[in-house]
Amino acid sequence: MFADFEKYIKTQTAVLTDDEISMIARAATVTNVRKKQLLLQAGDVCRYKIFILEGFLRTYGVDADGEEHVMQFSPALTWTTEGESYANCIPSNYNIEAIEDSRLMLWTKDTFTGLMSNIPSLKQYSENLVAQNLHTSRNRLYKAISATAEEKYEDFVKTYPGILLRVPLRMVASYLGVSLKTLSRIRQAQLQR
Amino acid sequence: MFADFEKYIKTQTAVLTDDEISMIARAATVTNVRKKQLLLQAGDVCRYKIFILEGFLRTYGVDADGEEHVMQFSPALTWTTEGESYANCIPSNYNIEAIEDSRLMLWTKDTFTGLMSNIPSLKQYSENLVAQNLHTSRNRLYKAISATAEEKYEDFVKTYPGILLRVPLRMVASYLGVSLKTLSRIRQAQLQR
DNA sequence: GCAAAACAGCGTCAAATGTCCTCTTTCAGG
DNA sequence: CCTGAAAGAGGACATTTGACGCTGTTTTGC
Repeated sequence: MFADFEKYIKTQTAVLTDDEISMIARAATVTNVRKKQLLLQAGDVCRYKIFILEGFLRTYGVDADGEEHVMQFSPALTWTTEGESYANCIPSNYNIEAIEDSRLMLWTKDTFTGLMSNIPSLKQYSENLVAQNLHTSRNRLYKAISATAEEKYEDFVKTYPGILLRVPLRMVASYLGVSLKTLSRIRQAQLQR
Repeated sequence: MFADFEKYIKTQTAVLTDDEISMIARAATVTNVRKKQLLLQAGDVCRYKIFILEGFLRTYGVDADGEEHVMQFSPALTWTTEGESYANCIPSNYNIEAIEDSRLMLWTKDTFTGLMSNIPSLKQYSENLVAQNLHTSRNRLYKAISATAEEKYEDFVKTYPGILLRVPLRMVASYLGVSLKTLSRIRQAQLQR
């Protein structure tokens, strides 16, 4: 049932034993969600750490004009949560939504904290994930303030070649911080070459 | 000598005892740097965690056109480092420069790691800093992809009221990801009101 | 199946932003 | 006291981007 999870975790870290990974997996709740279903609604407190077994999620905010802005795409075999809300038990600014039918593993904060205190290696792995998230976020921020729309698009295509084919272009535009019009102009221009 | 450091840390965390804080402080090297002096040059490995006792630093990248892009301002009584380079001992993409004469505390990675293994509370505090950095970075990223230039400027003024008076506007523009011209238009328009 | 919604390309126009330039002021170094 | 560099305002012009409306196609829900 958790074979994918266990296999994936082993590729990510050498510090966890098979038994530990199995214990972590057994503590999770598995749920299936349908496309368009919300896993976290802005204003609510994020109660879970999520691991995606199958499917595809997105994290996005909605501004005062009702515009959506995609913060993150979360494909299968990745972790996600809304860290600020989860860590501090405060209302989230972001929504998490399934953009494909998905199968997820969920851990409540209590459960996950308990696991970490019993399994020091999990704590270490978890810290590594936070640190990596920070580096990813900073590098994306750097692109956001320094690159042209076209450079951001090319960077996206290079970094996440698979995503482009699975999500609507308007979400890609939103992720890049440009209008759909701009994105389609860029794509048009690249076709001409 | 470290009175400011010790006092500040006590306001930040309750988990460290006076003795522990003092031990951390004594493990640091204090250096004075002059305005415009580089603490880290892109391409080098970042060897230190830095705490700023007095002065002001900035972290910035330089793109292929030679343009500078400010990732971060670091005023007195804050921590800074280039986390990706520091953690993985890889060449840094960013420079860290003093923009005022500054007095700094430095810890090498060996020293700091040693402190953390002797003082579990320091590890905890340090993890909190990483997590907070991540939230700050994500929130800034959200602004970068969702807000207009004027909203970003107003947000900056509200969030860091002190910085505006101490750094050249071109660095603020660079931090916001807009040209100096755009920033000066925004400021001009606001004066008219 | 069928109607409605979502998606994405395109044209037009207006607004936002950038580049290049000049001019003035300030300030640090000799 | 002089001088050159840095800072920043602002004009002129070009480019980029966005908003809006329209269209045809695909997908979705019933």
